[in-house]
Amino acid sequence: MPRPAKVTRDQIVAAAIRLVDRDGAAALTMSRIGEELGVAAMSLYNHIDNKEALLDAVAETILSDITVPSTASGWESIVRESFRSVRRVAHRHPALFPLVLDRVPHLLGEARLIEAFLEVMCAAGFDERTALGAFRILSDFTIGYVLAEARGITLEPGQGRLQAGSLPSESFPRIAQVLPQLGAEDRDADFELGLDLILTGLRAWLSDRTATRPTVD
Amino acid sequence: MPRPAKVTRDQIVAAAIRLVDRDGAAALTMSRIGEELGVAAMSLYNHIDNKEALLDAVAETILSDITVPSTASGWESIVRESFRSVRRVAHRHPALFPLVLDRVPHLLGEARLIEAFLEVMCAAGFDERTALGAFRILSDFTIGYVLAEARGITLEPGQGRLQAGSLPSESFPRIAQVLPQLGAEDRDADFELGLDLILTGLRAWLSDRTATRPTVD
DNA sequence: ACCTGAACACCGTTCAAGT
DNA sequence: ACCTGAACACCGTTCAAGT
Repeated sequence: MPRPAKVTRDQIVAAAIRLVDRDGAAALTMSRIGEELGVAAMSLYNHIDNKEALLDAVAETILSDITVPSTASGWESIVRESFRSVRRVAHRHPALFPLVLDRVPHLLGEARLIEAFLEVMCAAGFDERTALGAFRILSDFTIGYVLAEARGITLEPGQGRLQAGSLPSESFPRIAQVLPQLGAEDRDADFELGLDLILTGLRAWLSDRTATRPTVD
Repeated sequence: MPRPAKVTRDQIVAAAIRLVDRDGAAALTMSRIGEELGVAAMSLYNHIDNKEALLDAVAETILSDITVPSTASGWESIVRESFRSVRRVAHRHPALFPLVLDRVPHLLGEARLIEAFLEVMCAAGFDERTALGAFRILSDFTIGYVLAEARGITLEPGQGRLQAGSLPSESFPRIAQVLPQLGAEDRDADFELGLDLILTGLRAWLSDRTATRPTVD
């Protein structure tokens, strides 16, 4: 005789995200999720295979929050906005994002993002191989940057993660000189600067190639 | 009455590294380390505070393998070689590197690397603030890249991490087109291209500034 | 069809007892 | 000064028994 389900798969995924956002990555436990939903831990296995599969589902959900703007305003701003979107999503789920990244390589959502990126870049005149290289560089830069932010940066306004006493300014004169200058805006500025450097390089690559081999066919 | 120690702190750190290199990150367990050294798990607590402290020690050891070349050949090749060294170390310990990264922000070794980088860049004519921005961009790019390699890249020569069947080429035409072109060398090439793009941008920044404000004092 | 108590093999860590 | 058996509070997961 069938029985009405007390929880659904979607509720489990949502509870997992809520839990990590609220209590940190260490709180992501089958029992804690159950507690969150008024159900015993073992009940979750009626709806998901195991914890790994749950993390995949969580990761797909987070990935789907990344937005690629509609193809209006040229490849550079589409690309720039896309990676800003990655960073925005990471900021929304700082504790969760590192867990998501572990799952990304085998997710379908990632393939969708790559396909969309290649589409934009090829339309702009890049060949597939170069476009993929550009994707790796831009996304790995973004991921590294965002991960550093999520983890807590070494040198930050104030004093950063290194304990105040542990950095004798006579052994670290340059660091002692930058530290007081740092403001919170600098994290945004450095990310944008990184995107700029890479995009400028790609722009140069493109104008070189369209100069030597002017738009055939 | 004193008793000769069966293990030392250094042996514990070495065993931990060996273990992860051989059996993967999941094998890093107090009991497995004890087993490796012929000692019960609890004995380790006579030499280290807890597992977190052990991971810090492991991370410091790995960090110290990163080499910054002697100041011979100009800032660009010093910088390039330094980040190549990071990647080399990561390749030597693929399973361990993600764990190390979690610890990096509060390690003294990281501060030493930053200080050395700032030194090189300031000698080349950068101000401290810009030099720190450059460090963030270069190191976060490198870390993101190397992490993607350690985790397994989505699109790789062969088929990559996505299961063969799961990528219908009619929904992913661009990906279907690049995949067969990819060779193993492309991972090196894309990393070097990323360094090139960033370094080219920094070079441009430097020549702009020395042009407008020619080497005073 | 879904829930759960009991059980299993594993964690990290503490502490008292040993040498 | 160092090692360890027993114990504790936690993991993820399975399975048989319940509705």
